[in-house]
Amino acid sequence: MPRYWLMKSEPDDFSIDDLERVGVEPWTGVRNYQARNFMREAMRPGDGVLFYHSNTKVPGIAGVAEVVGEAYPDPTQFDPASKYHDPKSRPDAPRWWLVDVRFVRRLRGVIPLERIRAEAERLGEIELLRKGSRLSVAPVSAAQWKHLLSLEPEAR
DNA sequence: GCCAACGTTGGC
DNA sequence: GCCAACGTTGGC
Repeated sequence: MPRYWLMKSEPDDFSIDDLERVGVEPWTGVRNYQARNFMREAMRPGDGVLFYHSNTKVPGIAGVAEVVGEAYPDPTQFDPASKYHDPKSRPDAPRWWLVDVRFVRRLRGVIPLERIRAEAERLGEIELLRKGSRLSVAPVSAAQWKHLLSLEPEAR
C-alpha cells in the first residue's frame, strides 16, 4: 500500500527544478529525529512525495517526487567539510539516515501554503498546518494527497 | 529582517 | 531530571 509524504526544501538551496535536473537526489541534511524516523522506518520505495518549497516568497507545493530504495546513513554527517557534519555521530552507529528521492513532475506553478490553509477544514488533521509545526518530513493521507494535488497551482 | 515556536544542549 | 540558554525553522 502506497504511502504519501510531504518534504520541505528551501528552493534557494534545492528546488524542484534542481531535482528535475539531477533526477535522483539523496535527501541529506535532515537533523530532526522525528523526520529521520519517518525516512528510516516508515518510507518505502515508491512512496509519493509532495515537494514543498519553504522559506521563500510564496511557500507551497511545487512538484511531485517519489521515494527510491530503502533508507541508509546520511554520508554528510561524517564529512567534516559539510555543513551537516555531526561530530557526535559514529560510523558504527550512524545517527542520521536518509532516502533517495526521484523527480516525478513539476507543477505548472506552486500550490501556495495560503491556498492549502484555506482548505484546512476539508483536509482535516495535517502536519503542515499544525500550529508551530516545523517538521520537514511529514506524512500525508491518501485523501489529503489527492485533495492537495487537485488544487490549482499559481504562477511562481 | 523579524520573531514565535520549537528542539537540543549542558550546567546544576 | 530540570530548565535556561541557545540555535534553527520558516512564515510573514
